[in-house]
Amino acid sequence: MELGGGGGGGGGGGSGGGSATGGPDFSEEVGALKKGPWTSAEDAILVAYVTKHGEGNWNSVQKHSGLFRCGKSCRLRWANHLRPNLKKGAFTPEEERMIIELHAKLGNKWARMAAQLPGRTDNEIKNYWNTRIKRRMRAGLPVYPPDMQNPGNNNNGNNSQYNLFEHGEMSMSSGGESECDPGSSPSTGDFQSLSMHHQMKSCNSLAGMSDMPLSSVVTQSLSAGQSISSPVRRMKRMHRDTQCSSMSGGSGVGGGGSVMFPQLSDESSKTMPYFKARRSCGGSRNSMRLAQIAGFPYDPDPESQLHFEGMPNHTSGGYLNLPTFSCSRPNSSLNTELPSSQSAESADSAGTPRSAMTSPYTAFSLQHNHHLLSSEADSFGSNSNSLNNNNSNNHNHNHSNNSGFLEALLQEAQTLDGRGGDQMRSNGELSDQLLVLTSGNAPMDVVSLMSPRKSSRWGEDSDPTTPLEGRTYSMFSEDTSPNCTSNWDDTSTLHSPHTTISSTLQAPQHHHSHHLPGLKVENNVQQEMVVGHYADEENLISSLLDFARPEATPLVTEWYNPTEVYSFGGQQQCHLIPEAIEAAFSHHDVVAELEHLAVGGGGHPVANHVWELGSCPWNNMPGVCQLGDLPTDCRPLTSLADQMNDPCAIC
DNA sequence: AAGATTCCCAACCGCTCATAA
DNA sequence: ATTATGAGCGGTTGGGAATCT
Repeated sequence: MELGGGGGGGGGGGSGGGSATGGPDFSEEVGALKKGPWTSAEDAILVAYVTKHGEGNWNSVQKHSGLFRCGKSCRLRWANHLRPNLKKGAFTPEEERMIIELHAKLGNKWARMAAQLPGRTDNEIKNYWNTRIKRRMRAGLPVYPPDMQNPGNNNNGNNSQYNLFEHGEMSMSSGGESECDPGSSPSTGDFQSLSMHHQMKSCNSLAGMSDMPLSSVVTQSLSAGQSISSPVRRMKRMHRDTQCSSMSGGSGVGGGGSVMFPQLSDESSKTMPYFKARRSCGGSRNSMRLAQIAGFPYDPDPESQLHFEGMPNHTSGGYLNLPTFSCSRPNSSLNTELPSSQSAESADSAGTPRSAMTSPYTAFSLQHNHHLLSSEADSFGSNSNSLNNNNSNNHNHNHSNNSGFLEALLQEAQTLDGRGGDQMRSNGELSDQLLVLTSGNAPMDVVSLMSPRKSSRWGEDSDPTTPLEGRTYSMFSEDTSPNCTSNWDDTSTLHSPHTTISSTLQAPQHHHSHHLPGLKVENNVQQEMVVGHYADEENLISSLLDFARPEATPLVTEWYNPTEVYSFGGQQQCHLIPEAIEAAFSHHDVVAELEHLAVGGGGHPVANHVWELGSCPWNNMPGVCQLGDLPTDCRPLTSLADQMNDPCAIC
């Protein structure tokens, strides 16, 4: 709340682009424009110039005033510091309140918000908001105060809660109604806090990002084309801000201002500093809800939804694909091997972009699907098999350096897959959990976790010069859209394999197709969370092991319980959503579950668990999952839509 | 007291949009 | 219709000050 007023900052402040303060500035020597903090002399010149000529035509300022500043810089300086009637100092409580309200209404429209706050600048408001968010998230508090989160306060459908979600902020309103279960669902605020808690905790074991909350991770994407910008600095910042911050990640040089996650159709929150999500492909409002619940903005772009037109019922089933913790090691060679139809840019016939599967990283998965219709399960299974058969090419390409540990995991997965898969199928259910471990080879840039990239489409912004070309390291994605994936690269001093761990919880939902007649796929949300990078195989393994550390994250044991319902579009079952999400957010839970299954699954309802063994993308897979080796029950990783259309989608 | 961490904010970057040429 | 330019926006970065350990 307190806008720092006193706090540090102030003063000279940094300079963006880097060249400014500190070292010698050769800009003037070479005729370039000066950067960095403005001096009082420069201010005086600018003020004099603007006083005389008025605002506007900023480029001429540099030409005629003698300032070695670009017009942009002049305008910014004037607007933020020199223009009259600027209000300085901390925001008043009224202003704070107004900012919150405006943000609930407008999202990150700082300029528009500033227009409502005389004397305040967009930059000021933006900084205030980001600071506030960071602080509140860290404290586990909802972003919006409770009295603003009551949907009842706003019956126009644009209530704070809604906007909160829609803005992709992590905060969930406390006490707000759940869309799916207005009566019984726990307060989203509770969930938020809980989720935040777990997010933070769940990051504890991540190498190099010890305290990075999911909120940070989630936001980040790594665009293939991003360039590396001051890794050291980023590392520093990462260490500095990992705790919770960095909802905005460094875009780095190439990315600048990247908005990788979508633009909400709503005016609000085109870009979210914390939870940005790529355009969702998903389905109905419930998808959005889920995304929102999970802290992502949702773009009800009809186009996206159309992707599912004509999809078989089973593809939809109203799955809820909850966070996917993907452990990936990008394999630079893989991408080129994908058939064109499976290229990063492509989507399947249903328009479902490939996330985990097209991404070369998917390795194996543990799926957790409850309440899947038998027909769905059948289709799913058969499809999986076909996919298996078609998957070998890519698969074979990727199992050269697998570690024994991974191999063991995979073998175990196969074993479990064989057991649980049949059972599950017979039960008319599919996998309960999906843990996707993907692997590839990419340089590592833990710091860039903080850097969302403006890659609106799968494969977009690919930079052939980067090792990450065409790859998406999914952190979160809605549905299976590649658009929904997040990337992060490795620009740290280490050039190492990049590893993420993903798990997808798929939960059925009630069909809510009334929003889109003919829409077969609804409520399909898949989110992936990048958990970490690992410099090498050993680190990967140790990281995996870290997940099991008791101190890492409290274990949520019931999140996969088939007796509990994760139905998000339906009536009463959705009360478990927060738990499910929370659990899904917890890597530890997933790992614990893995371990549990590995040792026989005693004590847990593992009957519906199906271990997914994916071979295609995993760069370092042993022969476990080679062509013909895949168990018949081997399931595709991502959405059914993907699985149906991507011959290589299986793993 | 010193180092580490966090807070804060000025300034930059890249992008988009509007308008003019 | 296309291109160039200006203006503005939102996200990101960097560094000093404050705070913590």
